[in-house]
Amino acid sequence: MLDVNYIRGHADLVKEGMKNKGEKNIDQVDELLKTDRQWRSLVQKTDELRNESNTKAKEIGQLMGQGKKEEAQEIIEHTSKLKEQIKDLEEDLNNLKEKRDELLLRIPNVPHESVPVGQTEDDNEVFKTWGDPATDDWRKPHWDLAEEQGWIDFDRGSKVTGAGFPFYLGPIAKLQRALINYFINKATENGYTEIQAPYFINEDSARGTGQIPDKEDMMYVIPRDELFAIPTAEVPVTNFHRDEIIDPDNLPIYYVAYTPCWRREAGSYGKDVRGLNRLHQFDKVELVKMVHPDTAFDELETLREYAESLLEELDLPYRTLLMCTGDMGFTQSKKYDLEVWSPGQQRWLEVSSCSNFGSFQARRMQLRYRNENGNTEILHTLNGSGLALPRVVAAILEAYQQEDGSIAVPEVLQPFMDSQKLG
RNA sequence: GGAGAGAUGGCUGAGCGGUCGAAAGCGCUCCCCUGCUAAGGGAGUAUACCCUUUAACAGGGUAUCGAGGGUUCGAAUCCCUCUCUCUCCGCCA
Repeated sequence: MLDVNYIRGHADLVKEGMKNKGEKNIDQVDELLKTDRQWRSLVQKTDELRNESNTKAKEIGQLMGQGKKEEAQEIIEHTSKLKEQIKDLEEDLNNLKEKRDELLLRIPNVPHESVPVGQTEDDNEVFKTWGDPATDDWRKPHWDLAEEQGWIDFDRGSKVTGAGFPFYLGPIAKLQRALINYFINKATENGYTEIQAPYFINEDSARGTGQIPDKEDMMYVIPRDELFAIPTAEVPVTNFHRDEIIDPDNLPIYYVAYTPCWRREAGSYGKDVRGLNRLHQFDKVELVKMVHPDTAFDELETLREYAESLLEELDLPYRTLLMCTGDMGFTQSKKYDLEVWSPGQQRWLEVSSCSNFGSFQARRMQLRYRNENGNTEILHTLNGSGLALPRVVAAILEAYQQEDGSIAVPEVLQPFMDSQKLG
C-alpha cells in the first residue's frame, strides 16, 4: 500500500505508474482522493463533537462530585443529543474509511525510475548472461531422465494427491536435500539468519505481503480454520515483524528460510507444466531483507548478485532479466528474474525472482523503525529466491548428464551427497 | 477436547464507573550537583490520525489499557462475542 500523503502530492506519478503496469482502473486514484477528502472533513467534524462531548462529560463529573445534581442533569440532557449526532457521524466515518482503505489497497506500487517501461515479458531487459547455454541437442529433458531411472514419480503423485504433486525418490530426494543444505549454509555464511516458518498463514499475513486482495486465487485455502497454505516463505517471514518498531541498530535484517510452497497455478498448461517446470507444491529457499529506506536499492543489487552466485557455483548458465513495468506485478517497485538454461528443453526456466517492495509491504503491516530523530518510519522490504528447487534440479539433471548416460553431481554439492555421480 | 485464571505503556505492576493516556518502580534520554570507576537532585520518556503551522521544531484535537460490539452524559473499570496466554485433566509426534 502506498502512503496516502504521497498519493495526495503525486497523483500524476501514481497514475503513470499504474498505466505503465498495465492497470485498468486508473480512475481509482481520483476516487481515492475524493473519498479521502470527504473522510478528512468528516474526521474534523466528528472530532469537534467528540471534544464537546468529552468536555461536558467532565463538567458533569465535577458537578456530581460537588453534589449539584440538578445542574448536571441539565447538561446531561444536552449531551445525550450530542451523542446521537456523533453516532450517526461515526457510521458515515467508518464507511468512508473502509472505502478509502479498500481503494488504497488496490493501488499498486509505483515502478522505480530505473525500470524499463513495457507491456509484456518481451519487453523485459536482458540485464546479464552468464555461462554458455549449450545448444547441442543430444541432451534429454529431465522428465525422460528421471522417469527412466524411477527417480521422480508423477503418476503416483497424481494418484495420491493430484497433478503437480510428484514424489521424489532416492538420488533426487537426496539431491534436493543437498541443495537445501547448500543454499541455507551459504546464506548463513553471508549474514542471513536461518528461520523456520509456519507453512500456513492467516488472512492478516496474506494481506500484509499483498497476496490479498491482488493474488488470492494463487493460494490453497483451508476454509475450516481460515488459513492459507503459504505460496512462498516470503509471507510468514516478512510478517514475522509485523506491527513492530525495530531498533535501527538491528538493521538490516536478513532471513533465509526453507519451506515448501503451494500454488494453485490456475490456467497453466502445455510445456510450461511438463515435468518439474511448474508444480503445485515445490521446495524453495527464500531470502528476506528488511532494510533502511536509503539502502533498499543497493540491497536489491546485492541480493541479485548473491542469487546469481549460487547458479555460478553450481556452474549452471543463466541470464538475469530486469523486469519491465508491465511484467513485474502489483507490489514490486523493481524486480529481477534469474533464469537458468535448460539444455534438454532448450529454454530458460525462472529459478529466482528478486524484488524491492520499498515501503509497500511494510506499510501494510506497520513494520517500522525508529530513525535518527526518534521518529518512526516505515521500513523497506525485499526478497528473493535463493533458489527454487525443482527447476534447478531439472537444469542439473539435464546439464550434468554425461555421454555414457550417467549424471554427475555438481562439485559444490558433492560434500552433501557423498558422491560424484547420481545413483 | 474439558475445567479454571488472566491479557494495562520498553519491562514489572497499581487502578475495578467521573478530575486516568493511565500511580509506583525499573530501564532509557537530557540537565544539575559531586567527583574517580559510586551516590544524590530535577526534567523528559507510547502509537496512529485530523487541524493549524514550520525549513525543522512546536501547538490544538481525536482515538487507542488484547480485538470487536453494547450499556452510560461519562468505561482500563460493567455486559456480550472473539483471539491469545497460563494452570490442571484428557489426547498425542
